Parts: sequence; C-alpha cells; structure tokens
Amino acid sequence: MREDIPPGTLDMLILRTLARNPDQLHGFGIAEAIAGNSGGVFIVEEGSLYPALQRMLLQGWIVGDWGRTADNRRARYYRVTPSGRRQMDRAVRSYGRVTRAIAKVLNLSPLEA
Amino acid sequence: MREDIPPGTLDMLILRTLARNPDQLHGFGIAEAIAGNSGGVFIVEEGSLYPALQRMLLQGWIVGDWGRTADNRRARYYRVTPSGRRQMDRAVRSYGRVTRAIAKVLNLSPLEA
DNA sequence: TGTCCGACATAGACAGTCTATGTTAACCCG
DNA sequence: CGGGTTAACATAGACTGTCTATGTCGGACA
Repeated sequence: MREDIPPGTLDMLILRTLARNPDQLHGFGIAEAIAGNSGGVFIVEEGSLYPALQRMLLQGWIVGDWGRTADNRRARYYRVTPSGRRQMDRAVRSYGRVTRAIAKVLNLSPLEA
Repeated sequence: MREDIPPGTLDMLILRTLARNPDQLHGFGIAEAIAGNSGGVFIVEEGSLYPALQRMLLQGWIVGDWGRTADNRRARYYRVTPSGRRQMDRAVRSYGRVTRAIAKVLNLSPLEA
C-alpha cells in the first residue's frame, strides 16, 4: 500500500540512495530506486523530486553533471559531496532519535511497531 | 536532544497518550505526558496542541468535558471515542508501513535505525 | 511527419508544526 | 487587599515540504 513520504525525510532518502549507487543515478533513476527499495510504498512525485534536488544543489550536498542515458537521452547525474555525506549522517541520527521517541510514546512492542 | 514532532504524527501521539491514561488528562496534561514519555525529545508547543485537539474534536475522535484540576483551575478533560480508537489503529499501522519502508531505503540494520 | 515517452522543471494548493501573542482566573505573598 | 505569577486554553501568521497539475524539450520509432 502506498504512503506519502513524510515531510522532511525526502532529502535523507535521496542522499542515502545516491550513496548506495555512486555515479550511476540521474533524477528519474533516483525516483525509481526509492520506489523499488521501499517495496513500492513510496512513489516520489516529480514535483517533490526536482525541488528537493535543487535545494540540495544549493546547499552543496550534491553535485550534478549532464550526461546521456543508455538510450541517448539527456539527463543529470548526481553524486554526494563530503558535506552531503555529513548531512546524511546527521539526518539519519536525528531520524533515529525521532522514531525511538515516537516508539516510547506509543509504547508498543517492537513487533507491533 | 530535542526534536520537532514530524508533521502528521501529533494526532497519533495524542490519541495513544489518551488511550494510555483514560479519563485523566486535560490539554496541558497531554503535553506533559508526551514530553515525559518521549524522554524530553518532544516538546508539544501549545500552538500545535490546541489546533490538533480542535481538529480531533471536529473529526469526532475525542470528546472533551470541562472540569477542575487538583488546584481548582478550569480545564478540559479528553477521552477517545470508538471512532478515535479506530483512527489510532489506522495511524499506527500506517506509521509502521512508513518506517519500515524508510528503513529499507536507508538499508540500515535495525540497531542502526 | 507525427506520436509517444523519458527526463527535467515550475507554479500553486495544501497540511501541519512552530513562534508569538493574547485572555482568563486562581493562587501566593507582602 | 492588591499585584505578580502561573496554569490552562486559544488564535494568528510564518514557514517548510510534499503533492497535483501543467509545461517543455528532444530522441525514438512507426
């Protein structure tokens, strides 16, 4: 079943996806990878994806180079900068604190969560 | 370390907190309980709390009765309706799907998450 | 030549939390 | 008895980020 991507998590998902596939992914490919890795739960809409990439370029977390896909279409290939990797680590740690705090408030066993 | 409450999760946290403390909590008490149960990670701001309670009253997920606190101040005591309990279950299940999907994309072991 | 589609991009809607401010009334202390 | 403090409720507006909807461009292929 599909779920919306929680506000604030998309940048982290993109950074981690790029880190898992160095020098291989353009924008469209990132969306496909996230959809696949999430088991189809997350569909990254283009209206979310491209603004996120723009933000992250401005922040210096990623850089993009224009290139060509296998079937000769123009596309922008992204990679994570050192600053982006630090941001990814920060985001993952923060996300962990949040989920642990929510689990405590919900007071559910790990299996129920 | 303090964290913002992720958009979309506050209603679930309030419902679960009320379910854990039937017939005992007014608005302020809910905020204190969430702060306490989260280990101080979440501080529920009043500007988030009261609009959330209003939404949930309108939805019929909770009902509130005016009463008096131990030191004789007026306060509104809330409890969860059957519809609210169903909503809570839906929200918890949805939240579980989301966190599992994020964990897959992050590709971290449960301990790292 | 014309349609389709991959890929990038932007505008505006919308939802929910935060900051900031305001109100009421009980309590405490001098 | 009067003034400050605080509990408790409440609202307005800023802000952020995702979503829907729409648009563009160019390569492939019939």
